Amino acid sequence: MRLTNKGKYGINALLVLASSQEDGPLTLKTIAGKAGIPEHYLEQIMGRLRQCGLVASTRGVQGGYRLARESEKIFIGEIVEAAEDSVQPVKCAAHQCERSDSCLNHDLWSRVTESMLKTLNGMSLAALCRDAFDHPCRGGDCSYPAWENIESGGV
Amino acid sequence: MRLTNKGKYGINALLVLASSQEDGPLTLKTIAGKAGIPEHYLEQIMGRLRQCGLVASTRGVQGGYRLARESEKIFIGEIVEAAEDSVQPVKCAAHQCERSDSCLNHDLWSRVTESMLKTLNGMSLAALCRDAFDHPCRGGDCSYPAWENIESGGV
DNA sequence: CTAATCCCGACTATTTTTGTAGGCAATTGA
DNA sequence: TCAATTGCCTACAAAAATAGTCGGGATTAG
Ligand code: FES
Ligand code: FES
Repeated sequence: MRLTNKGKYGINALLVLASSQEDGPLTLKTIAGKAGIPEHYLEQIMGRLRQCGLVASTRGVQGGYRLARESEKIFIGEIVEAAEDSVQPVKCAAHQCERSDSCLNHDLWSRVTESMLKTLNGMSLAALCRDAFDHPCRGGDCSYPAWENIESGGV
Repeated sequence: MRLTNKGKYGINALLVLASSQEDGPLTLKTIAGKAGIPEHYLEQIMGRLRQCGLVASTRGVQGGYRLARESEKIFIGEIVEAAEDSVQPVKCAAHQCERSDSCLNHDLWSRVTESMLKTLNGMSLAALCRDAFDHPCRGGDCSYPAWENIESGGV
C-alpha cells in the first residue's frame, strides 16, 4: 500500500515543469536532471502523463514538454492516477459479480479509493510547487525534487 | 498502491474466526482450509496479528487461535495495519527533517493515510462477517473467503 | 511419553518495479 | 535536402518486494 517511484517521479517532473513555465518547453533531459530521475525511465512516465492529458509535447529541435493546463488546475490525485498502474487497493471494483452492488467488501474498498483521491485532489500542483520550491527538506525519505542547477524560481 | 495478499489473507482469516466463535479455538489448518490460504504462509500472518493483539493462541493439543476481542470491537483498518508491512503510501511520515512540521507534501500524505484508516476503521469485523457469510460473490478478483466445508454459520 | 499444535528463522520462487538500450518519427533550420 | 535535436515506442535486464515452502523447536493435553 505504498506510492511507487512512478508516482513520485510523476509528481516531481510536473513540479519541475510548473516551476519553469515561462521558458518554453523543457526537454526530457532537463527535467530528469533537475528532478534527479533516470532519463529513460522518466520518458515512460511522461508518456503516461501525456496520454492522460496532463502534459503536451513537441518533437524536434527546441521541442520538449509543457503542462497541458495551468498548474492551478492540475491536481495531485490526477498525477498519481496517471503515473501509477492503479490507485485502487483492491481489484474487485473493476469486475462484475452478481452482488457487487450490495457487497460490503466492494463498497468498503471503493470508499477507501474515493477518500484517497479526494484528499489528493484537494491539492493543486501549484500549491505543492510553491511549498516544494523553497522547502529545504532533501534526501532521506523525502520526496521533493532535488532542483539541481535551478536558477529562476517560484511559480 | 494496492492491498497485498497479506492484508487480504489477514482479513479472511479473521472472518473465518469470527464466524466460528463458539466452537473453541480453530487450528491453523482449519482456518487455512476454510479461507483457502496456504497454511505455512498464514502462519506468518497470524504471528503478526497475534503480536498486534488481534488474536490469541494456545499451543499443544486442542490449541489454536481465537479472536482476542469480540468481532464487533475489531476493525478492518487494524487488521490491515497489522498484516501489511505498511499502510502509509509514503515513508516520509516516519522520519524527521527540519521542516517536516510545515511540509505540505508530508502533510498531504499523512492526511491520505489518515483518511484511509478512518474509512477502514469505520467497518467492524462483525459487520463484514455478516455480509461475507452469505455473499455469493466468489472467484474473480473478489476477496471474500471461500468458506470451504463450512457448516455452522453467521456471527 | 507422544501426538497435536503453535513458533520461528531461513530459504526459494514468482511477480512487480525499476531501469536500460536502441531504433524510428517528427521538427527545425541551414 | 540534410543533419541535428528531440520525443516515441518496444523489448530487454536487473533489482526489489511479495508470496510461498521447509524443517526444526517449544509447549501442552492426555
Ligand atoms: S463484489 Fe467483490 S468481494 Fe463482493
Ligand atoms: S518532510 Fe518529507 S518531503 Fe518534506
